[in-house]
Amino acid sequence: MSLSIYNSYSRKKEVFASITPGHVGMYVCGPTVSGESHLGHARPYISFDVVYRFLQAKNYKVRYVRNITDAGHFEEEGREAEDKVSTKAQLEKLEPMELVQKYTNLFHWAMKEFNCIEPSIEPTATGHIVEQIVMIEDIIAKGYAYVVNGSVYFDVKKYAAHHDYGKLSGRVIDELLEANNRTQVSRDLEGQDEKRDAADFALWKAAPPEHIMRWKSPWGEGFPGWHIECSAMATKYLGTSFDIHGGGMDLQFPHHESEIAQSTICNHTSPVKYWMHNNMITINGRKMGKSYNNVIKLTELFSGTHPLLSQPFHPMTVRFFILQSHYRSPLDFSNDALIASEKAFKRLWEAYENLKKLVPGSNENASDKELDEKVTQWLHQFEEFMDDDISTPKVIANMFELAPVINSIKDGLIKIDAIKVSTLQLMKERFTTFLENIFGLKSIDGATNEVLQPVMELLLEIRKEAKSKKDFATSDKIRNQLTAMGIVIKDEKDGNTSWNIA
RNA sequence: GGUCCUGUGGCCGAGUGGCUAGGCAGAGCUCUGCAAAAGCUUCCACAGCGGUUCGAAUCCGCUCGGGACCUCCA
Repeated sequence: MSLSIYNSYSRKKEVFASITPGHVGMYVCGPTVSGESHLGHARPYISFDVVYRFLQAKNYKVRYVRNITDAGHFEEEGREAEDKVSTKAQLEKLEPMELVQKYTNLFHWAMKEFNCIEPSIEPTATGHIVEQIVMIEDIIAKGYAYVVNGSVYFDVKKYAAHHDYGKLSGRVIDELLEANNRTQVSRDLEGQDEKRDAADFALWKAAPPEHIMRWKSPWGEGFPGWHIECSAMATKYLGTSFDIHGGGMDLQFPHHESEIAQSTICNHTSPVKYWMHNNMITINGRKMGKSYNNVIKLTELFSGTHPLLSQPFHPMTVRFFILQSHYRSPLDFSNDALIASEKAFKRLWEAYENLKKLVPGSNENASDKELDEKVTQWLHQFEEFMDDDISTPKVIANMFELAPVINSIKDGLIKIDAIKVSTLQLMKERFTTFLENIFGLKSIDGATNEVLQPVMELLLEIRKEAKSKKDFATSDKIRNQLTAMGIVIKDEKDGNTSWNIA
């Protein structure tokens, strides 16, 4: 009954024990709001939403911090970063905060669509410039950073002499330092020649005149480096050492490695007890990412307006699709895979709806002991599987084992008293807890329309009358026309007819 | 080039050395006025070659293939 999670830092599954009993501090790297979120972004936020929900289900009080990266080098997609001294009127100029607002709103919208619970705190980088500057000053004071031309760099070589820089990402420090000597350094990153060593990373960057986001600092006008915000905000809200830090695998290096270095110098302690990293979503076997130019934006996914998509996909379908694989495995996207997930999810959800309507029998003794035991075992495994490094696909597999049992009871193929009353109750409770509360899934169809409901009842009543008079022309007309409108009706075994919006 | 991960049936995906993953698709059957749905049954696997073992998809080695990171990146 105890949770084990795979710790990227030790590369082992470890039994989870929170630093403060009963409480968990969790930090997850949030989005950079300089562009629209795509399918790849959905994975960490859904995966860690499930972790968050599961920890809460295990009665932990969780403080979940997920940042918004809204500082840095900004330009609008398809539009060059504009010169601040351009002659354009104020309102025509690119206003960074306007962009940030737009994409933050879009991100929040997507998270809501995915039914992700909002984090406890969602700090922004721009709102914590002061904290970052203070932290950088501290690192300088401790001798692990140096200032060059208004920029500040972290001294990796000095740090690595006494700490294991590279451990998290499995990097060999000597090679990183040697990268210095590589001739094919084609990175024309500004300031590269200012560094003492190529492995050093920026804590603060001096802003060139055309840079539109800039703040005053002890070193001149500039903006924070790429890694300091997470260290500063995590420390502020979760303390110098906290339980879980999550994010995509692609952030392990250099981002998380650098976070460890910064925080370790400032706080004299390693910041994170358990590092959790989700794997990538691939498309045709390749990571979905801006640089590969193969992204499917969430807006395109939900609306079906991408060349690779044959139809729109409901956010719950996408969420289910992601939960069907383990968070540490790569997940290959395709239109067909999503269609399969959609069908699977609909079938599972319908079984769940059927389950909720089952009326318990009166027998406390199971007439089919073997079945009762199997059902009980499948149900108990829900938690066991989740305890084993959040194995959502295994839980889902068990749910699919149970679906035929539920449907058979509903259709009378299995008698209700084949299983104990208590087993049925457990089944209802477990399904609601895991499907709704922990997996965060909800119904996909919008058949709860209050106006439509009585209209449908009327239509189905007319059809029923026609059928009873063997007037199949009328009954089929109703069914076919409704199907054409996207409403599917099914004649149930008990003589009733159910319907839903496809 | 360096570090690491990975290769499961038509597709997607679990797999802790021995016992059914699961889903989608396919085939057959049951139910049904006909459908749909549901239920039952069924076909199709472990990249290749060696090795360890009583026994390997699972451990080791090699070969081939794929990917991630080394640069902003979930």
